[in-house]
Amino acid sequence: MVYKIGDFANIVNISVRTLRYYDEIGLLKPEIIDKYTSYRYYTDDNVIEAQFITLLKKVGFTLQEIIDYKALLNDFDNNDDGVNQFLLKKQNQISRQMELLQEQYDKIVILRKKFKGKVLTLMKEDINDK
Amino acid sequence: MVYKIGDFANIVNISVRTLRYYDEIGLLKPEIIDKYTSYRYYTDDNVIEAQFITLLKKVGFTLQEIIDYKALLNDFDNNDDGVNQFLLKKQNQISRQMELLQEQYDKIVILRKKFKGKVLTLMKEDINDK
DNA sequence: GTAACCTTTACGTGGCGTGAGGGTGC
DNA sequence: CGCACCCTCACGCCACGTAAAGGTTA
Repeated sequence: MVYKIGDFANIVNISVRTLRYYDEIGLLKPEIIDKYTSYRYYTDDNVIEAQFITLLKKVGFTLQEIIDYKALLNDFDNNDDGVNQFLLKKQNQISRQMELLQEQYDKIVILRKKFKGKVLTLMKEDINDK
Repeated sequence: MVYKIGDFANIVNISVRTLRYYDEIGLLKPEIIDKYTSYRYYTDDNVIEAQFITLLKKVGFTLQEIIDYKALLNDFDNNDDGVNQFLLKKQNQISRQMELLQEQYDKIVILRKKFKGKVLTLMKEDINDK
């Protein structure tokens, strides 16, 4: 089966605009492009690709990282170490982000506690806390 | 004391480019602007303002939210409820972000566990997990 | 005069959304 | 023929970084 971009968009639950963007950056290219009309036609293999991309996005990868990831898979033909390191690196990045968010959360809780109706006083106190 | 933008940048630890941007969007306007040369001159009051902005940024507010926050302070002249709700709303947003990050973390840990050298098999399994 | 500042203008980042203006499939 | 679809620009968002080309200060 081949699908026009609108149908494909519904199947993989990715907007048409996003699919065109993925084509543009080389992340997900339709298997067939009509030379004369420039219409994009997607296949069932493209469906698998799209769903894998969606999975990696949910895990927190950027589009560029997904492109790199795919290159990694092709270059070494199932290079276990490489792939594992790739995932581990992202895991560590997420850990760091969680720490930062926790810091923000703690700070805002403190701010709310200190806040007892003295906004201006509060401002000056907290500024010096750095 | 008045400071030229470069000196002010060092004092408040905000880049010159960022200060010009803050001026542009109306977040932090230098108290004096030379009509002929367009040079920006900052005061000690601006230092306090800048440090308060830095504080709110660390807590996770966007620049637009900080602008809104300042308007809130002016409009109601220390409106306790408004300010508290503002902080609480951001606190809830951060909670939600933490949940999302935790989900990402869990997913990537599972991915790494499942990964035992069968990349392609793994791909197909996980796609169906949604 | 010259070094070290300052100015505006404008393009780049990521991941698309949202039109505008026009061709294509059925 | 009509209507829903498709196409390529191209600007907008956010929070600035990074030049470019030129004026100002000490």
